[in-house]
Order: sequence, then structure tokens, then C-alpha cells
Amino acid sequence: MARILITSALPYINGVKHLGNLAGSMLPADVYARAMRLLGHEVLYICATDEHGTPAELAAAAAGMNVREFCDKMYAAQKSAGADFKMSYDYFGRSSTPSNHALTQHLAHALEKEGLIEERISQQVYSVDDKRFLPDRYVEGTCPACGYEKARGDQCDGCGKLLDPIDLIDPYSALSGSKNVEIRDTNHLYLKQSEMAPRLRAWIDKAQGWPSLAKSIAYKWLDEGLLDRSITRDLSWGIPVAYEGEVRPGFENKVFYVWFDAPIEYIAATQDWAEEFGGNWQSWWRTDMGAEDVSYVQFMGKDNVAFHTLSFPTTLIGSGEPWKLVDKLKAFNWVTWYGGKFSTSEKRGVFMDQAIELAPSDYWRWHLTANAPEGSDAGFTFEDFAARINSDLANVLGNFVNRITKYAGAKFDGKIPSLEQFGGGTWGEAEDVLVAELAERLPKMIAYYENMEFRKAAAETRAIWATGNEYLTQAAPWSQYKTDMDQAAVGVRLGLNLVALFGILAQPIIPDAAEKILDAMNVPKDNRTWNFGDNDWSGQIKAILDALPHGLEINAPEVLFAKIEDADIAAWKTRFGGEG
RNA sequence: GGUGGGGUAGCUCAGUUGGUUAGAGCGCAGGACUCAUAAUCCUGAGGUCGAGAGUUCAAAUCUCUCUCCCACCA
Repeated sequence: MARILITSALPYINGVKHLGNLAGSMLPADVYARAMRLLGHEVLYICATDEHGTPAELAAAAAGMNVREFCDKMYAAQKSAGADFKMSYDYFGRSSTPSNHALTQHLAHALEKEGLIEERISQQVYSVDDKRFLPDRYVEGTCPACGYEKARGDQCDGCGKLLDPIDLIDPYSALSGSKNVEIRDTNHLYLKQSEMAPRLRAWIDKAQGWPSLAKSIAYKWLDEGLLDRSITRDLSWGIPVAYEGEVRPGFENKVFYVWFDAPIEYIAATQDWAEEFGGNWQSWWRTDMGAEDVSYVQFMGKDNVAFHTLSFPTTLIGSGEPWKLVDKLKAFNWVTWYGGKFSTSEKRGVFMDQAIELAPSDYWRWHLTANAPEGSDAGFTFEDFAARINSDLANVLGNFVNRITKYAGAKFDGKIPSLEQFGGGTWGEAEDVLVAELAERLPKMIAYYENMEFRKAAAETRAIWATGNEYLTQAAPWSQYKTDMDQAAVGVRLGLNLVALFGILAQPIIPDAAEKILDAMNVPKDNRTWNFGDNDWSGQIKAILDALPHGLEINAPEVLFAKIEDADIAAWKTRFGGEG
């Protein structure tokens, strides 16, 4: 039994996330957390909303709300969306909480004590009418290189040249359109990442369990030379640049940069979890207080790898304090929408709150896991979604459960056939074949979960379900029944035990359907784990296949998975703009 | 422009350190069965593994060139 700390990249507060975000961090983290719990490990799965920064301010303004109210509302929406998708977070926090304020300020102070923070002065565009400094992309003006009149502060869309906003000709605020802007000096705190490079490299050299993609991204940044990074911004919404209640002189109107405080929220959210549920957060995060045996796994999109392998570790290592660092990380690519990108503005794609209106969470969880963007971008289409759900869930699993439970209800009184009543059947070749196949596939499936190969885990799960249908065809209890009820009972007994097993194995990906199945089979909650015993697999499988008490009454569950019809697909495509 | 990842059956993808007839699911064709959500099971057809060259007894798997797609960075 291991202790496993799991975090998934914090969803940004500005809106409910789309299916790509779900598939690329929260969902796989949840599937992994559930599988590890089933295997008997002690798991702590932490997530939170990332609430600071300019986009949050702008989204709030667009919604006509103040930022705090906006974040309260969106936090509730995201928490609810997560619940709808059955995210088994141990805690879902917020980066704007007092705990994160305190810890962020503490870590900044610790970094400064270590000589890794420096105050520097730079020049930035200030909008007098907006009463604020403007981030790069909120300054527009004429490109000094090509004369394009709507160049953004960071890059000119006319010629593609990268720009510094202070070089724009006739700059104006993209927020208000005001031309009443000026260039002002502003001071900021810089984290001296360049000095940390050797220590980071040494740490990464030793790291085990990183995919090559993550290592190569990290090394690439190190090889090109880490730049010192500004960790404060001229904003009002965020964590004040203060320590123990005292604002740093000259930083009255500044806050920490959102990317500095966001990952720290992983820890602060754990503190909030401990506060609320009486846990011990240090035992998960402080290697001097019990966290040295923790295995810390991070899930994120590929774009976040640099922040998780370099920026956040710089904060933790640089503090000089014994913080737990990431052990394994799993990075995902994007889910694409009919070959293009998900886009809010163009109303392309499906967002979590909408998806749940279309189909049960299990459907999305299954498809997005079986089609996870692991190796490369994964395309999403309603056609693929429907085909996979109808085949894997409705036909292979759902129909299997249905056919054998209904048959048991009709011919065997809805009970697990007992040996007292039907003792004359014999174990034959069909049973041997079934056991052999399960003995091979079950440990493979578990290994795939342990290695975080989610597509393969789903495929193996499906293959295991398919063995049930294969077995029933071979055993054909409905044929045996005509001449040898005892032999038919063997097939029914095994078939019903397979139903229970399939439900147990389905739990990480489709928890709702799994629960329905296990409830219908009257499997006690305590018997739904993946602690299969210490025998060789073949022996364990035989025990599993006779686990349900003889004579136990079971029910045939209602249809588990309604099929997705062509008409549904057509309606969805119309509504969500999917094009061929 | 730079870096990285890809281009394998109609579709979505697997293919350890190069090694006998390149695999799976879906789709398709034929057959079987009738317990079941017209579900299931079996069999089969389908690929010169993006293009070209090279290394090797042997390459989808290594090297080089070209081409197309994607992501990140400048």
C-alpha cells in the first residue's frame, strides 16, 4: 500500500471548461485516483479553481460583476460541473483563499531570504482613463515594422513580428479604446530562475517516472537558458505583495502573478482540506513531516509542462524548505473538434455543463478515456462518440448484463444457482478458456492503470467484458437448459459472477453504471475493491467467479445504457456547430 | 524560423532494445445462435507501414533528404 498524492491542473475561473480540458487533466486524474483507491492505496486527490489574473477581471467586467462575485459564481459552477462528472476530488479548493494568500506570501519571503528575488524597474504602458497598467495584449496601436494599424502589444497580426508594447506607434487601450496612455516606470519582483538552473537540472536528472516528452521540454528550456521571471503584476485582483500583513513599500497596487500563486494552491488547498476534514496536510507535502514516502503525480495539458517541471519546482526548491516535489507527471495533448479547435467565441465544441445535458457523465467519461489525447491530439466527433458508446457500453457491457440477469430471472428464480439444487454440472473447456483469458487480461488492465496508460486500460476493460459474451456463447445455458438444468446452472452462475466482476472493474471509468450493476447484484460495498488476494491469477479468478453466495437473490437492472440515435447526433451537430 | 510529436488496413489507433505470414476496435461481407438493448458469437476481405535513398543477413522499427499535419517557443 502506497500513499499517492494526485493533482490535476487547476481549471481557470473565467468559464466552465470544455471537454478538452476535462479529458486532458481532471478526468484522467480522477480515473487514476479511483483505480489506485480500489487497489488499496491511500489517495489524496486535490484540485481547485485558478482565480487570479487579468482574464478573470475582464470576464467579470464583461459579465457586469465585480471580480470576487464573479469568481464566487464561477467557482460554484465549476464545482457543480465537476460533481456532475463524478470527479472524486478529496478537495476542490480556490486559489483566492486566505490559505493561499498566506502560503504564497510565505514562499515569496523564503525565496527572498535565499537571495532569489530581486526588485527591478521596467517600463510599461499605463492607461490614464482606465487607471491601470495594460498587459501586453491589451495595448494596440500601429506596428513600427509594417504600419499595420491594429497590432497587438505582444505581436503584430499584420506581419507576425513580436513586439514590445512600448514600441507601438499611437498606442491605445484595447479595453476602453482610449488614446490617453503613457509609458511609465514600474517596479516588479523577479524570481532569479537563472540561478536555480543547475539545481533544477540536477533534480530533473534524477527524476524517474517522467514521460520523455516532459523531460525533453524541461531540458529544452534549461538548455536555452532560463530567464528570470517577473512574479508580480500591476493589478488589484490577486494576492497582495505583502508579508505578515505588511505590504511591501512601492507594491501597494500590485499583486503576485497568477502563475506564481496558482501551483502553490495545490498545497494551500491541501491545507484547507486538512482544516475542513481534520487531515494532516504536512504528511503529504513536507518531507520532514511524513511526505517522504508519498508518490506525487501531476496531471496536466502539454502546455503546462514547463510550469510544472521548472517554475513551480523553482519556487519549492528555492525556498530552501523541505517541500514534496512531483514524482510522476502525465501530460496530455488536446481534444480537437471536427478537426479544428474548440472555440468559445465561435461556439464550436461542447462545454461540461452542456455535455451533461446531452448524455450521462459515464458516456463522456468512457469515450474521453478510451479516446484520451495521450499520444497526440485526439479528434472528437459526435459520430465517434455515439459509435463507441453504442458498441462498448450498450452492446458489449450493457447487453451482457441484461441478457444473463434476465435469463437468471426467468429460469433460475433470480438467484445464484446453488449446488444443493443444481449440483450436477461440470467444469469444462469453456470455463477453462474463460479463466485463462481473464487471468491474462486482468493483471494487464491493472498494470495499464498503474502506468497511467488510459486508452489501453479502457481497451483492456472492454476486452474483459467481451469475454463474458464469448463465454455465454460457448456455455449456451439456454441450450443446456433443455436437457441438463444442472449444466445450465454452471453457465448462469458463472455469468452472474462475471456481471459482478465487470461492475467492479468498471468503477474507475464509469462509476455510476458500475454502482447500478453492483447494487443489482447485491454486492456489499466492502466487496467492491480490487484486492483480489495473493494466489496466482488463475486461482484468484476461479475464486472471483464463485464469489456470489449461492442462493443470493439478484435483480436485472434497468437498461444501463440507452443507445445514441442518429437523430440525436444530427440535433447535436446543429446545436453545436459540428461540421463534417 | 527553431524545437518536439506525428503521418501504419475505409475510420480511430497499438506496434518493447531492428528478426518468422504487420495487430486491435469500429465499419464492411458471409455464417452461427436466439438468453439479450435487431444485441451476441465465429470466419473473412482490406495495408508495397507519407515519399525517396542508405546502413544491415534482416527495418514500420536506425541514418539522411523531401513532403504533409499538430503543438510549443522565438
